[in-house]
Amino acid sequence: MKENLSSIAARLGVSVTTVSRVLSGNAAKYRISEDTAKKVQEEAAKCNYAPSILAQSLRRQQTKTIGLLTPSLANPYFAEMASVIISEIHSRGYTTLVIDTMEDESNYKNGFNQMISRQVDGILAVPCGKDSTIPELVNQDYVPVILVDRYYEDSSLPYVTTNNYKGGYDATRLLIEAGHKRIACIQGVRSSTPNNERVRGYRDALAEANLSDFALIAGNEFSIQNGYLEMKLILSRPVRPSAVFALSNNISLGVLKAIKEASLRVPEHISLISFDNYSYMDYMEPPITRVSQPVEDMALLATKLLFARVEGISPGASQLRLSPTIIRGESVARLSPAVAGALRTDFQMDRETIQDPELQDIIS
Amino acid sequence: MKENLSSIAARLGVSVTTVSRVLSGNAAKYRISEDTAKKVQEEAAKCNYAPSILAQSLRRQQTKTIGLLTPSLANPYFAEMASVIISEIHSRGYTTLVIDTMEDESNYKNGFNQMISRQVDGILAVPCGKDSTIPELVNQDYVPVILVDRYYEDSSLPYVTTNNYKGGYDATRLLIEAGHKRIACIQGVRSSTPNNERVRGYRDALAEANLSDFALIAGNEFSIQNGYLEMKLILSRPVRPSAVFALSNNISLGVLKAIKEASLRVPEHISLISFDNYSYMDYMEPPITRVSQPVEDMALLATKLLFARVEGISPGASQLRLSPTIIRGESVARLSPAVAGALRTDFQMDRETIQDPELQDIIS
DNA sequence: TATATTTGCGCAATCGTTTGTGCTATTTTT
DNA sequence: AAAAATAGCACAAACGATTGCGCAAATATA
Repeated sequence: MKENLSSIAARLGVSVTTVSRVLSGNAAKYRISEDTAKKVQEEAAKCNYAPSILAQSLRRQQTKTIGLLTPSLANPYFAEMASVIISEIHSRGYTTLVIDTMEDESNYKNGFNQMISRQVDGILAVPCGKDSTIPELVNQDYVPVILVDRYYEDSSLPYVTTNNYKGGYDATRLLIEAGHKRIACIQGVRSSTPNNERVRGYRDALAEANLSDFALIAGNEFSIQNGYLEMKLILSRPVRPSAVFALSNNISLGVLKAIKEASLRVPEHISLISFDNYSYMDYMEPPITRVSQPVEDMALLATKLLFARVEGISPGASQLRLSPTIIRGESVARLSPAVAGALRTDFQMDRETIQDPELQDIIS
Repeated sequence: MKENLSSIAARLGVSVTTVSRVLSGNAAKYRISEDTAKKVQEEAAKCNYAPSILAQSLRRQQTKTIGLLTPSLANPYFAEMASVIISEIHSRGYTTLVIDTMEDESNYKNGFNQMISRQVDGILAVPCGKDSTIPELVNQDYVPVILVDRYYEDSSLPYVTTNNYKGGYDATRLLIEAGHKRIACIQGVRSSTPNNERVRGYRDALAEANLSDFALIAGNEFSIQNGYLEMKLILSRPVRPSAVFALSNNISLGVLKAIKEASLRVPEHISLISFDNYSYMDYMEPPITRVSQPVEDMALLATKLLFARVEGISPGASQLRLSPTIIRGESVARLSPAVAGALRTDFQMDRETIQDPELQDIIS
């Protein structure tokens, strides 16, 4: 059924070596006669021969396979990223081994071992958790690793990410310039660098505008539920923020659900700006104003960096941040200065609202 | 750097065979003494040994790898499907090789060859195009193939799909029962079975209600653009339908865009029902009424069927259709009988509007 | 014609496992 | 104490490719 070099060789009365040399394009190099070469090629074509990549890989110590560790394909952000990465890898003649870590750190760590066992030639990974030892070990001792989207603070592993600080800062500025003074922020996983950078941008923008007294940072997951629950809590406060900065697409969905359940409307009663872009956001009511990450560019660049190392033209470690852009929807209300001023006085939100010990130092 | 059986064997002064037998759990079967076994295990653990799956695969003729051919990970419908499939495969100790065919038939066909070259143990595929020869050949001569979502009319290849006929029928019924009499349908790829089944359901529902005279079927792609352009055309007609049945999530987005650009509103001016479910649809204005396909169940079942064959407990070919459910949003207006009647008289859309020759016989 | 060179190809080792078979040393049986 | 049984392990072939080296025949050189 499955042809191999020796079946062809036997039929032609030549050696396996000869067949191999012809079919791998080394006929000239090894002085195989044109006659023989032609014979072999024709036979191979006729019987529809395809080499066993397994055997090739074992021999060449090179699998032509890249490993992709993604936190959740069900999230359109990562799905889009994966889509671009997979196509890009494919266009270079490699295939992709995908593991969905489901945002679980032990899945993530095991993922690396599995990739090593399968001897991928390189790994693209979106980290889960803050422990960089395994990826670093893999990168040093085995194959190149490039991080995408998230990265480790204290590590020299190369990564490609959005300039999340800028995203956080710009989004908050946009709200401030629209006259908002009580701006809440609902964040995602606190061990993730993008999250923390966004929060930092948020805080700096507030500080710059002397609005730090009203900083309110809640939440701990990039999920719909987290957005929903935290927004419920926020809405039950005596004094509400006039705007919310949701640090991911899913968080925004949860926020919207909570707002809707409270019979409030965006942006009339409360403004919303979200991180992450997704085509559906244009069709929502209202269309969501959002910080769009350059997903495609990130994916392309990460793949490029990886192949540079896989194929040996190794540049030093690169840690790249690409600028996000803001897509303006209609979810941010422009407050008249009068209203904004008025609102400000009755707002007494204070530091105690931040209960996470880990966050205290970020906020402090 | 990378440990292997012989490096361990050398260090311990035993044979590669012995190490292999211990580490693959066959110590007892081959009467390796407990002492030796323990020694080997400890050494393996200490040096962090992981077997080369490549070598194992070559020897065992089994790669513990499943191939997944998906048309577009950028589409949330397929992304969700892939997510479930990949997790399920992972939970069985296999990994997944993913190829995004980008809705291109030649990518799709090449995909099979690549999968064969890499000797996957089985293939899950969402077909592109109507030519079933390659998948059938692969299924017969190489490894089990299970189709998901789409399938081939004339083939006995096993598949798992939605009962698309029922989906098309139910959606149309819902519109009819809401009083609509001029119902347009914007379809996707005409070579795809789900599409044609949906259209058949639509037509049968219309026929049953004596509304076939108003059948209007347009479009040819499961894309936003197709939905947009076709809806533009429909809106430029002298007599507009009162409701549109969009045969996919992306088509609906295009339809909404066209409607918005015409300064019309859903459902006040025109009703919409869509195929495919996606969480964002609940947050749109209005929330979209839609036919939800049991994506997760389909993915689970397809994986289950595949493994039954991969692991030898081969049941005969199964061709399964799972029932869709309707999720009610607020995008369908209930027309009062008077209005519905009134509208009917001024509607003169006829058969000539259907220009695709291929479709003539479906429609006829 | 004898020697040197080139042409054309095959041998055999190798990548890292798995596994049927067989060999020796120990233990059990009679 | 001799024969039989068993325990404990190693040899070597195989999976399907790649590649350094070498050998014989054909051709070129002297």
